[in-house]
Amino acid sequence: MPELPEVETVRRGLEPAMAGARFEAVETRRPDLRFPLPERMAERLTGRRVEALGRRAKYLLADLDNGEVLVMHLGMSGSFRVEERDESRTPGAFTRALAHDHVVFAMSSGALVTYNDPRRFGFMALIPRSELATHPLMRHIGVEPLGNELDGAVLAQAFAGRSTSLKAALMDQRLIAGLGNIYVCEALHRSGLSPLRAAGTLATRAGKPTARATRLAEDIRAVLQEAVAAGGSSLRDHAQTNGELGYFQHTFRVYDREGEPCLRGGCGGTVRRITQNGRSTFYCPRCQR
DNA sequence: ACACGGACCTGAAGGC
DNA sequence: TGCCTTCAGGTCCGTG
Repeated sequence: MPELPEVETVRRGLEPAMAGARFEAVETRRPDLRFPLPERMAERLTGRRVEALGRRAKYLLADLDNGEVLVMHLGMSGSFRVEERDESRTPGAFTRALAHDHVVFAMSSGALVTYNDPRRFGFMALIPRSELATHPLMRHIGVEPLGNELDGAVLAQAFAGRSTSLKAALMDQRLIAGLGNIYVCEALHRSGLSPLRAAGTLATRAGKPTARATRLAEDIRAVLQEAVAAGGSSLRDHAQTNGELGYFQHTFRVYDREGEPCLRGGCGGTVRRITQNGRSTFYCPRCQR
């Protein structure tokens, strides 16, 4: 499920269940996801209080009252669901677990929070807060695209001197945090930029970011904000913690629309699918240059 | 620097 | 009905 809008949707769904609440019981139903779960994770979490639930790039960050952070990544197929606890459904006596339910948190808020991940590309880690910024997982993460930091100048700087494609540059988490295959395709279409164009062509000119870079920064922010407002995109999985589908997928202009007409007014082009860096790229060759 | 293939996993969908 | 291939929202690693 997870690009920035989906992860942010999950964060908002988990916040009332987890922020300010304690882990009363934790069940790990297998020892590993993509990586082994943290040593004695259940023990170490039990009794801890979540001070805040944050997000950085595609990582969920539960700040704990002992100075550690529970870092959670959803991989390709991870999801959380939040249910009301009842006596028959506490961890350790979880009689109605679904396939691929791997970790269960029983919170003092009365919520039962279950992590489900069929492909197990997700992972969890416990890291001291003081080491988070320099931890290998976080150290090289680029600018957050929501908020005010991302603008044409930042983009132009990030792209300077890069011969790699715009698609690859935008997918690179070291430059901009949280974009993935869908939203890169969508942002580039909004900006009328070819995913094949060299990133360096948007770099600073004469000390100022190009108009294209400024436009792209605005379109990235817009598409992400709209997607968050829609509760993310739901393709094969549920994005939201209450089981409801996000609906931004109905707004895709190019993603997964190979062979269909370009939705830019007056363009008349046809959406193409190509492969870049091993991933499908959808774009309109007519209006994206 | 960068492209590419492969790795990690499961499941859905399509072709035959 | 099956069996096979391909593809999927992510990231990491090795090899050119």
